[in-house]
Amino acid sequence: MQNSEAMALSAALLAVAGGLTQRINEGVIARGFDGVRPAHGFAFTRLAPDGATVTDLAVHLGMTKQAASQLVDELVRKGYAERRPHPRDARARLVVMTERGWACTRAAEEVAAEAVREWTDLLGEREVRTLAEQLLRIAPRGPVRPAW
Amino acid sequence: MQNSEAMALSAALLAVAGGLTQRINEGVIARGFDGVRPAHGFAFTRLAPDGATVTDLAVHLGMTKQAASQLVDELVRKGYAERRPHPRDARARLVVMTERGWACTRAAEEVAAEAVREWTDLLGEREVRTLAEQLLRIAPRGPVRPAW
DNA sequence: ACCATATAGTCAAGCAGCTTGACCATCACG
DNA sequence: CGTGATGGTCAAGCTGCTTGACTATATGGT
Repeated sequence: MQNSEAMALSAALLAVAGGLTQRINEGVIARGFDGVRPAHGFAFTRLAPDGATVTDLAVHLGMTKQAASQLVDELVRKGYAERRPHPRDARARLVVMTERGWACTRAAEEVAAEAVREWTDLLGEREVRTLAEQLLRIAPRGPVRPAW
Repeated sequence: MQNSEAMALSAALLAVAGGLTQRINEGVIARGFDGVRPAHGFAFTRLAPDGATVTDLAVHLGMTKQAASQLVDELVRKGYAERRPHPRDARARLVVMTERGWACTRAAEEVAAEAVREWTDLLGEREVRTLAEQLLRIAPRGPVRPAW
């Protein structure tokens, strides 16, 4: 395969990913969850289902724990999460989602499902399913810097 | 298709895209092009092959023209691009890539091709080709905010 | 030919989100 | 039980973006 084909694939991949990110973010905001950024969604995926510490979040999001702590401040201030004492470590705090946080993630799921449905219209359900399988197989393991 | 499947697909897509972005950036830096950011790569794709104005770049990158102008300042300072007078509009300036800029894009192509080759090892060439075709078909048209 | 408006670009100031550095409280282990 | 490691926060600074204001040139109606 030629370099130019690799670039076309890469460009398409990044365009689809960027468009999806943008669309989910806008859709969630349109459903009344204002002030959310894509990074919050990535945080939610780590917070669910059992909560996480600030350090966990920092690793997951590929940022310093100070930045993660500031992000949690923001989530708490906006009512999406809260800090609870950690059951087994008095130094740590367990960050958990509030009901509003859960509602926000459900909204994000709905918007994502809507986008995927359009892809199904274009490609067919079978193709979308294989697309998902292939992406899962080539997805890097471990914490990936979300980069948005 | 259920919402959870849509989220799995979305997460995989974003993980692959984030990993690819990170990898290309690191690979390009490792080849001696220091100080480049992913946004520069997106700028390069618009600059090639005939150059572009600052306003073109701003639309392409989904940012204000002031930000695009600052980005061009940076590219010029680092030797990747230069400003030339626009042939048909005395207000505008044509931003074109230098030889170093071209070398940098070739390096990015090599790194991307390397990543795609690994996907081919995992999925097979035929599957990667259909993956590319499917992504091209669902890629949003027009300027997409790169989001990194 | 002229003027009104639109467009290309820059300068300047401000801000959001991240970083680095320093620090305290608590844990884990010799 | 003390010593280094770990979880978290505070404070300051930086980078890349934004908004606002401005100049120079182009465009189009009269």
